[in-house]
Amino acid sequence: MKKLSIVDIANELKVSKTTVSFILNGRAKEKRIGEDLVERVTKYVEEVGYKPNSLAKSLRTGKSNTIGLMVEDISNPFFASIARLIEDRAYKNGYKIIYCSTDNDTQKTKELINMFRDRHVDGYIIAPPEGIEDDVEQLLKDGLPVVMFDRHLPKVNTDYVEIDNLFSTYNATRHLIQQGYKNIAFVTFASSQTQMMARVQGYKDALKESRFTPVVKEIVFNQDEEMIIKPMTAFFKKHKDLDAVVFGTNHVGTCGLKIFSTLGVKVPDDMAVISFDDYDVFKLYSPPVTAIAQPVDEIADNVITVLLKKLNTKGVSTASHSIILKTNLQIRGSSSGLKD
Amino acid sequence: MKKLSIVDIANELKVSKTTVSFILNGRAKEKRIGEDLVERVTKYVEEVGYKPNSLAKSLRTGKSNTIGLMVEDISNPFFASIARLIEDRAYKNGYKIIYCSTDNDTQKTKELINMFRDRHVDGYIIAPPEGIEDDVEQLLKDGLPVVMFDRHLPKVNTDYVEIDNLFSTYNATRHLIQQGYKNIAFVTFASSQTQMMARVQGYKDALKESRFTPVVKEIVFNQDEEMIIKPMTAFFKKHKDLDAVVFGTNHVGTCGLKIFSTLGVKVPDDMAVISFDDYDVFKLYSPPVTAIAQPVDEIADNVITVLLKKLNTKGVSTASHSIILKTNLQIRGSSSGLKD
DNA sequence: ATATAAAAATAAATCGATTAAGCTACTTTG
DNA sequence: CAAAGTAGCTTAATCGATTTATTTTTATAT
Repeated sequence: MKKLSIVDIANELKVSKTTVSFILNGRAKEKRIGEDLVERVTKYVEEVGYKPNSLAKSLRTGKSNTIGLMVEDISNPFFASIARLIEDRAYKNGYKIIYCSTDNDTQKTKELINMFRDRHVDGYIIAPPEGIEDDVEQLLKDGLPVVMFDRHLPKVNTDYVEIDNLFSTYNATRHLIQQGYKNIAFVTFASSQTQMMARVQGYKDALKESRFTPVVKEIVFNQDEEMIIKPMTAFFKKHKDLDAVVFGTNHVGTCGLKIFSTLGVKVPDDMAVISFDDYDVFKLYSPPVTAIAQPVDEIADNVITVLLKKLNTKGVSTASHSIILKTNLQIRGSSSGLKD
Repeated sequence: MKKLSIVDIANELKVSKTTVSFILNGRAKEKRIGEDLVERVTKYVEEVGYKPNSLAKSLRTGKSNTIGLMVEDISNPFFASIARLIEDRAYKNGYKIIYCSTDNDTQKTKELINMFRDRHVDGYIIAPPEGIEDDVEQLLKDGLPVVMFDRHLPKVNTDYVEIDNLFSTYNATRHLIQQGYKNIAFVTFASSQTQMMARVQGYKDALKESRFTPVVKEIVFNQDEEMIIKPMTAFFKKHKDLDAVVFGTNHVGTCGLKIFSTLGVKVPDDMAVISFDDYDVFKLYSPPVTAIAQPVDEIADNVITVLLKKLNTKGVSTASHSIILKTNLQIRGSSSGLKD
């Protein structure tokens, strides 16, 4: 018993496939097809469990009911959570997700965009690396909806959902200063993406306000964690005077904790720590680590809402919107209890 | 400038699209097409950056160059890592991944399988919930390659990649016993999937061997973590005599640590802990928590290798293979240094 | 009774590829 | 020199849907 096609249905019912197609696409009324026929076709289709071949459908209509999701790295808890939430809402709205990890690699991302185009995805959700401005511009020019998140491309006028990065680190750093810390470093991955620039700036602003000198260490990202640990270890060994550090991402923060553990640096007694992105590692550390929690649900929610809206108002180019969400500084004391 | 089709190429070069197609598919020699023409076409295609429409291609050939990946929950670090590794190797081999989270929900999984079929994915990678035996059977009957991992369906004869679950918990439990612990519980999510049954059994075997009585607590899974914490807290409050616990998954282990933190139970002084699945939370806990590390890379590697092999030997039904990998008990002492 | 409009259904083109089968012109061969 | 072979392309069918244009049937008005 091979797969049924619309022709099989039409033949079996002695009607034309056109009729079947109209009925199946809810255009029966519009095309004034007799109620009894509609009934008969609907029933039979239900009975034999016929499903239209979506490839053929996509080929003809140009719509694939698929959304392309490009994150930095799907194995990063932050992106994994967002992907999960987006996935759920996409499926509920009849869309499937094709995802991929860009690794912040411009060339790879360009190829992936081409791959997505090739597969005729209806919409794009991208946490963009730099250097893909032209490609995104082209997508927009071709009328394809694009929503960015976590960061955006300043030169490209498109919708994006972000958090208030600058205020987040500013606020976190001020928190440390108010607690009496005086030698506060900012450690993060080397990146000139918008979110990271803002995070560094927020830190610097806070220090400037109190007339401290900023100490920023940028680590070059590497798949191999050893290559992150090494330079960071060297940095901390060199700057013995530090009494606090703000980490720019969960990953770099986690590496930092590993290093402190190895070096026997006590957190927060020897070194106060605040990391961007909150997750179990920080919550369970003892004592738990203060973290800048991103509103993951809200981010995912906004991203998919904006995209779905664009998908449904095809052609009508609504002015692009940028949504900036607030983060939540999860202050965790030196008590061993979980505050969260 | 809209997208070029093969007809555009053919017209422009004044050849038939058949010729272009043959050349593009590397069948020029076979179809004895003149070298100069091949040259001319290749060059022009390169020049204008023509890419065949993959939907049309898939419709005609029946191949979509897509692999469907169904995990329990993409936001779980274990599955996220595996997904990431599989993704990488799939892309390298010209395959794209469509993924989804099953939530171990039978009905949802059935629908997702249908969705995948509908999209003509070439191969399936599934961490299967129970109850989808018939659906998988049908896939196999229709000649579609399926590889399972993390667990398998005993009634279905298909390839799968797993770890030695029984020995893993047996070994971990014995380790605790040898350390002198006498009241060891096993806490996990309620599940009758193969991997979980084996994990429980391994624990029981070890206890039986030493004539201890097993204490197994099965928590009903819930999206809302509160609903996991609550019954588990009740369990630990009730069993004050426990001095050690083996957790069946990373998620349940993490919840356990949160509870101990709340209750002020010191790990491992008041309660020794070993959890299945290793990740940063366990490594960074102080003192770090002993964990049963799954060979994530190997699992992903084997899964994709087996699947690619099946995809390349289409039709030739090779006997199905089961691959059982070894886990690694990461023993972490009470020293504060990272052993890992 | 006939022209006209409305209702109901269909034929055929199309989306963009692949591929079996066929055609033409030239070269071999007996 | 005619028959057979082969090199080099092309024609047309096909995959499975959607959709435009068209036809057939029935109802209504004149």
